[in-house]
Amino acid sequence: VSAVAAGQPVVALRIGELARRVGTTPRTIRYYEELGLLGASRGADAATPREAGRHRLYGPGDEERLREVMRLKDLLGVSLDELRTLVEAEDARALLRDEWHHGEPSTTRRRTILAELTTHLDHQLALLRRRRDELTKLESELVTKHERVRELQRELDDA
Amino acid sequence: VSAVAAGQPVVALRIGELARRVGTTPRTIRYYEELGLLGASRGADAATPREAGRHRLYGPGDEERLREVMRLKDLLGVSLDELRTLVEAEDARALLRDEWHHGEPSTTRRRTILAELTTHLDHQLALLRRRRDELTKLESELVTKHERVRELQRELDDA
DNA sequence: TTGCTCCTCACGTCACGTGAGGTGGC
DNA sequence: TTGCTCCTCACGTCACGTGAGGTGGC
Repeated sequence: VSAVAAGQPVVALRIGELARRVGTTPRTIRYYEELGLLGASRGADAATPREAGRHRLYGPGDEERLREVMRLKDLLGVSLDELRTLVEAEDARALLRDEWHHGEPSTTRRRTILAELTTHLDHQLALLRRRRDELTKLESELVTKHERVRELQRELDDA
Repeated sequence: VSAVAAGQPVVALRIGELARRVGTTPRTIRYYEELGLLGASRGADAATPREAGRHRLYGPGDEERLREVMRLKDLLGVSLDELRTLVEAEDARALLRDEWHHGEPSTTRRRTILAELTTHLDHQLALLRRRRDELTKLESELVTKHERVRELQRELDDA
């Protein structure tokens, strides 16, 4: 298994630079890693796991993963424990995608894979839509108030 | 000042019942009160502040306030300190409304009040819209994925 | 009076923030 | 070699959760 095959840190970021790019802190990244929310970080070799005490290195895939985790946490407002459930489902989805493309699944197996993907996506969408509806409702309340103020301003201008 | 004029606990809720109705816990309500996010709770008299150690009582206004605070915290994902800033602005807005309706503000003063209301509402709306846009973007990404899965399902059905 | 809920400490937990003291090198 | 960033403890903080022990009464 070469470093290229393992693939990750072709452009390698250190933890401070990664944190700056995604808008968080090294402490948070280390904490998420400790909880297993991100894959284990790589070491200097880039193909083998990091030895304790050595610098962590991150590739584009790690950055994308971290952004996704932070976005879900921020937008859905879930605990890190719930977040782990979500990203585990994401990982399962990625495995299914992999089997679809690189395996030779039977037609029956293909149907099963698609059904599972659909279930997962429906679940995520339901969570998102509920939140979006709540936000939209609050927003329309504010817009109504805003319009009332505008109306009063016009009345003053007319007098 | 009669209990009716002070107005609050006409239908008086105790903390457990209030918590159940709005979907939180007594501990959280006490904590918010301690931070000054809610007005000080009333006592048995309902017109005078609660004496230490006595039961808290809450009226419909308290319930509405608590719901609003929880909604802002949940949807905007802000800290309780930022939340305090937001609700203080809300309170200032309520005072301006009161002056508008029950005072005798001059036309110049009326214009100033409206301008301040507009500034506040614009600020809230900007926060909300950014969040809603992020949610909508994530949602459309999921919808795209969902459609791709549907497409693959149709291909399987046709074969 | 008996339960049930309430009260006030006060310690525990989650998700990090913030140094202390030391090592490493994209 | 000198800085700068990184490392690992480890304690602090925010926003509550969770008993302990006791009092109150929509």
